[in-house]
Amino acid sequence: MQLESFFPYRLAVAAEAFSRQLIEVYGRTYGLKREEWRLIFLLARAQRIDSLELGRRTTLDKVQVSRAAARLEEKGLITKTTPDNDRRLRVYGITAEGQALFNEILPQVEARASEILKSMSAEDRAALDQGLEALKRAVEGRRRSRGKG
Amino acid sequence: MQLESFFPYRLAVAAEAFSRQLIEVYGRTYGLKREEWRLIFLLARAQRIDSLELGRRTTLDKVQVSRAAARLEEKGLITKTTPDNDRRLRVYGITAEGQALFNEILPQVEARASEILKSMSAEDRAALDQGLEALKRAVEGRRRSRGKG
DNA sequence: TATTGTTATACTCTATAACTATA
DNA sequence: TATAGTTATAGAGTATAACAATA
Repeated sequence: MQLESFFPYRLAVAAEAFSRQLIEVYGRTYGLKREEWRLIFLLARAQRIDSLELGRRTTLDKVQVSRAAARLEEKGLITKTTPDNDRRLRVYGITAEGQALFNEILPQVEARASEILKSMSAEDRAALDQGLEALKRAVEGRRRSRGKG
Repeated sequence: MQLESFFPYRLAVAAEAFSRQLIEVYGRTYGLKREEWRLIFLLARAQRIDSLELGRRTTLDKVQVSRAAARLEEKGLITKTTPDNDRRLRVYGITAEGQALFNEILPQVEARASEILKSMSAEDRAALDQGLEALKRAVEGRRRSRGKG
């Protein structure tokens, strides 16, 4: 077996290369880290999300959520409040500024992603989508033993 | 658009989760880092590879190759010599110990990978393979502007 | 006592530059 | 002057534990 043909290796290399293309857009151009981008991404649609839901809807643990949110709040892109019904939690919202930034960035990120995906045939894109969805389920199945903190 | 349905996000999450499964095998059990594993993987087949070829056949830059090789040599898993025809280069070889370790690890890594892939239908696996190959070409195409050091 | 968020710490990884040896 | 490997340094990312607040 060749390393280059070893499936997990190919997957990791392609995913990392793809990721870099996008980080270059929202990171180099707008100074956002990957975790911050993910939070903004979720908040831009939902408007308000509590801390538990944020953890569930990303692969971020509570430490990462806490830190990314702190940075975003500092930048004035999101708001953070403590709900009265359970004061251990936090409820995050997006500011007008945050929403505006997201509206500006998203098309650029999508454009960069499209640039790559469009250079594939429609058939290959469909295959990738189908395969990836199946892989997601397969990996999730194998993951049940581990916790996430 | 939902973050969870955003293709690059799904790709990154699945690839990372898959990677972790394998690192757990060669890392937690045998104390190898990802770069070390890649070098061993290549050397186990080729027996001898020079430093330039190692860089070309992985995504590792010269710093990563140099450090991973230094650690592997320290562990007695590979050898390092300086060829007389160009003394700027290095030629790496694998020791009997390194080969034995690889022979022991590879089936376990493959087993773990299979465990995940086998839980997918043959059709989904084929789709994933096809899609990933196409994505690799697409990402490589977009990458020509950047250098790798 | 358990859960949640925050802070602290150490460890790994990555990127970059400086340095040495060789061509 | 250019190329290659090594070493050094800083920055980003990740993992873990300790801590404080709340349930």
